[in-house]
Formats: sequence, C-alpha cells, structure tokens
Amino acid sequence: MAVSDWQSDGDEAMCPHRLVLEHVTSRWGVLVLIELLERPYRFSELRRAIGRVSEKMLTQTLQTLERDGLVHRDAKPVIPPRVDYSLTGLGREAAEQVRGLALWTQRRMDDVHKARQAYDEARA
Amino acid sequence: MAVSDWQSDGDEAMCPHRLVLEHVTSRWGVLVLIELLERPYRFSELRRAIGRVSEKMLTQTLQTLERDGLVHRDAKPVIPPRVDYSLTGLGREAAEQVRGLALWTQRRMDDVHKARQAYDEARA
DNA sequence: CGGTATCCAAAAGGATACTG
DNA sequence: CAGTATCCTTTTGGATACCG
Repeated sequence: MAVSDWQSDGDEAMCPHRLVLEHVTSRWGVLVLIELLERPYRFSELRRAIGRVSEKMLTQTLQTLERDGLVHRDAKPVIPPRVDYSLTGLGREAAEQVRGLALWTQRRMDDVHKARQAYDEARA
Repeated sequence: MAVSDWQSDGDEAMCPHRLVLEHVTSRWGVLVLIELLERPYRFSELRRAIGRVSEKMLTQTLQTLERDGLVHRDAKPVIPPRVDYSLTGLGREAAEQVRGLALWTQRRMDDVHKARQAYDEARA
C-alpha cells in the first residue's frame, strides 16, 4: 500500500477511507466502539460508562459512527424516550481491530515508557 | 477490557497507553508509520512521499514517535545534514496494526458508503 | 431521557522567516 | 538539508440553555 492512497485529493476532502479511519480512532470513537463490544448501551448509560464526555461529543460521535454503518441506533417510541445503541456487523469488525491496537499499546506500554525515559535523559 | 482502563484520570493527563494510541493513529502518525513500513526515509523524502504535510507537523510527529520508541532517528554528521528515519521493532509492530486497520477501512469502504447513502436518504 | 443550538476557550495545524 | 521560532487561522471540544 502506497501512502499516496491515503493522501488528500487536492484542497478538498481527503480520501474517504482515511475519514473512516479517523472516525473509528477518534478520541471518543475508540471508547464507544470498545464499550459497545461488550453489550448494547443506552445513551446516558454509555455516557456514564465512558465518563467525562460531554453530551455534545457523545452525540456527535454516535451519529458519525451510525452514518458510517458501524453503530445501530434503536429509538423506542416511549415516554420518557429510550434509545439503545449497539454495534452492527461492520462495527464489530472495526471495534475488534481498534481493540487489538488498544491492547497492543497496553501490552507494550512498558517498552514505550523505557524508550521515553532514555529519550528524555539523553536530552537532559 | 473495561473502558474505565481508558478514561482520563482526573483533570490531568489521560492514561498513558491512550496517549500512545493517539500518537500512532494521529493524522500524520498513521501515514508516517505506513510509509516507513516500506523502507527507511530521509526527512525531505518522507515529506514528499506523504505530501501536503508541513515541516512543523512532520517534525513534531517524528519526534513524538521517536520518543515513544517507535521510530529510529539516524542523524549523520555530514554537510549538508542527512537524517534517516526508520521503524524500530516496536514501531514495526505498531505500524502493522495500523496498516491492518487502514486496510480494513479500504476493504469495507463500499459497505460504509452504502450505509451513508441509506442514512442520508432516510433524512432527506 | 435524549437530544439540539449557541457561544466561547483551547488545541491543532499551517505559512513564513530564520538557523546551523 | 533538516530543522526551530513565531504568528495566525482553523478545528475541536466543553458549558450552558433549551426542546420534544
């Protein structure tokens, strides 16, 4: 794969799959996907589970992922409103890849930490 | 894995592995890692290969990845200066994961595109 | 409850000029 | 060539208020 496949195509939008990659690896996208890998969640429930995410950002993240076909939104016509979010088949694939990367960073955190110390020390 | 493992730890920095994840999935981090998976590059060469990245951002990205122990920087003491960048063993592991995610988005782009059309249509 | 709309602060990112 | 320093624009994200 050449990086040229991932470049911006002019002064406009970058290539479409690059955008999907940004959605799933975004600050809140990662957390939403990993959490939904466990089970479906309601909006507020998801918000509490993730913690420290504003309504606005959670809404925005969920809408983006829904539009990309990764998350399924099930709004029940009841009062008070109840909306359940879950992963689609496509979303599950993405979430598993993201979790893989996330687990890798956990496993290798020690090495990264050592590298940082060496780096900082060499400059002090 | 609970998302709580990935949450911010107060009003300060988020957990360390979350930061590494952000480095490798950042806009330019992704492109640098994938490109270096091919072969080592000089600074300007890498800049041309990626395209449309400012010197500042490429420098910043490379320094971050070097500090995390993912990229090796080899500055030759010659005039004019020559600096080669390559992946470390750790960096290669990260790059392969990132490439995996990148390739997934390419493979599934059709499904994503269809989902978006359905989504947009349902709201029009 | 599950959002939307608006405003504002903070951070990312680019252009330019300069340096060893 | 491979950066650093500075300035400025754009984007991101949070707080708040309001709505069905």
